[in-house]
Amino acid sequence: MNISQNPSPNYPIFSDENFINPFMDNFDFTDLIFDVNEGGNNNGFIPEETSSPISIVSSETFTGESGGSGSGITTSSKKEPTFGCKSRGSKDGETKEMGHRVAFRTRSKIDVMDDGYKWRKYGKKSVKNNTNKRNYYKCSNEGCTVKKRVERDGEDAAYVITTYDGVHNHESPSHVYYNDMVLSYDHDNWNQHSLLQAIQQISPPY
DNA sequence: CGGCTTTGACCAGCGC
DNA sequence: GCGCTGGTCAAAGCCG
Repeated sequence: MNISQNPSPNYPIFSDENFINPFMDNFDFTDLIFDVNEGGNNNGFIPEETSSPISIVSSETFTGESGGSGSGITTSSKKEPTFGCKSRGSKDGETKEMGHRVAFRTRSKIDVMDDGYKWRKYGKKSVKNNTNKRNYYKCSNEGCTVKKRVERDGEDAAYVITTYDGVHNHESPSHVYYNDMVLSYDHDNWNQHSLLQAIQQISPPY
C-alpha cells in the first residue's frame, strides 16, 4: 500500500501503461462528486446515472479555515458518505472562502489513485458503517494544504472513494496528461470532461 | 540519515 | 451534559 508514494515523477496513473489506468477494465469511475463552485448549495447537482462510467452525485463549495469546515456534502449516493467536515479553529464561524472538495468513487483494485501529486499520509482511521480503514493524506508540496481521504466503499470493497479537500497552489505536471487523454479519447467524451473539470478544480492551470 | 508510514491519543463538533 | 464520531497530531519505527 504505497501507491501514494509515486516512485515515478511522471505521474503514471494516466500516462504510464504499467500503472492502473482509469479507463481500463478494472478501473471505472463510477461516481464523481465534484465542487462546481455554485455557492454552497446543490445547484450543480446531477443525479447519479449508473449507466455511465462516471456519475456526478454531489457537489459543494465549502468555507472555513485550512483543512475545511462547515457543511458536509450532501449526496444522492446509495451509501451515506461520511464527508462531514470538522476542523479545529473554525468554531468562531469564520466564513472565509477556503476551497473546493472533489470526490470520486471508482472501481479499482488499488486503494490509492495516483493523481500526479505527491501525498503524505498522516492518519488512518476506521469509520462508522465501513469495515475498511479510511486513510488521510496531505499534499507534500511545501505550502500546499490540499488534503485527500481514501477509503474503500463499505458496501462494495471493489470501489474506492477518494475525496480531495482544497485547491493545489502549485503546478501539477499531470495536467498535460489529462488534456491529452481527453483529446485522444472520444467516446464517452462528456465523462472525460466531467472528470477533467473535477481535477482542474484542484489543479489550477499555471 | 532523511523521509515516510503507522498508530494511539487527543480534540472538536454533533446528536441525543 | 455526555458520549460518539471524525479529523489531526506526533512519537516511534521502518525503509531506501
